[in-house]
Amino acid sequence: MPEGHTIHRLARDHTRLLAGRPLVARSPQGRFAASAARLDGHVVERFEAYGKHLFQWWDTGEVVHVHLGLFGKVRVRPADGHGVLPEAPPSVRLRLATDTVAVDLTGPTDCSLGPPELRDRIVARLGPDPLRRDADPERFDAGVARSRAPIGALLLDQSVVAGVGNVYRAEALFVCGIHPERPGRELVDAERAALWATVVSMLRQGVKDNRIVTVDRAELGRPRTRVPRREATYAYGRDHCRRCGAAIARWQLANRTMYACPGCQR
DNA sequence: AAAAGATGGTGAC
DNA sequence: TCACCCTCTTTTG
Repeated sequence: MPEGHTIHRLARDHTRLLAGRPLVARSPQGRFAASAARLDGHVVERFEAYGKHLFQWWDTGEVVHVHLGLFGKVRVRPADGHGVLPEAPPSVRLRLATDTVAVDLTGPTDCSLGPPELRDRIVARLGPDPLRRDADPERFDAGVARSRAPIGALLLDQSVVAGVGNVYRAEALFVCGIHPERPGRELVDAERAALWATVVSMLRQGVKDNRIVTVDRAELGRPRTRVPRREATYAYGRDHCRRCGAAIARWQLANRTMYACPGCQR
């Protein structure tokens, strides 16, 4: 689930479901229990997404930082017909609840409470987030143009661009026709510009769909039918290129599995 | 039943 | 570069 689009979608959904009213805060799993007790009964004034990081601005003046990592998930559990919320499974690190809905967080890499400076320290390490209005594409441009690291590694580097993960890196490079092993500094201006524009539009689409679909709408069979995961990408997770049918190459790049089409990406 | 893997990241060397 | 953390699902035997 979690690349940047997931986090922005969570911020939006949580604002609607939870913001501005007193919340019940619990940590059945236990690791956030002391903090949850402090926050119980308080109000989240604002949910903020930055790259893959989610921040809750509480009325206590403190901030909760949530990072889903690879395994983290958020589940929304509405109350039943009698207004009773389902019991939280024991693995739930943090439950925030109103009278009508519970939002359960499991498996996050990080869930911690701290001062606003905590948020600033984290954001200071991040490159521009294509989903934020305040994103500066020139920072991305500079980060890529200066580096001899492969572009496939740079797209995963959160200090170069914040919010792109393994699926979007493969798909953005595919759409732009760029081979993942090319050093960043060898890309030409037009290629860097195309990459930025591509991640912006892919991530935006991801927020809308609440899932990753990188294949052009026009190439999807019937737009209303649900696209199976395997058909939602050009190269990622596939055996054969969705566009030309060639065997997809798959190897480790920056500790993750890279997928690329040898024909479509020179 | 066990193992492998997954859309992520850190810290130690 | 590697070990490791977090949880759950899918694949393998």
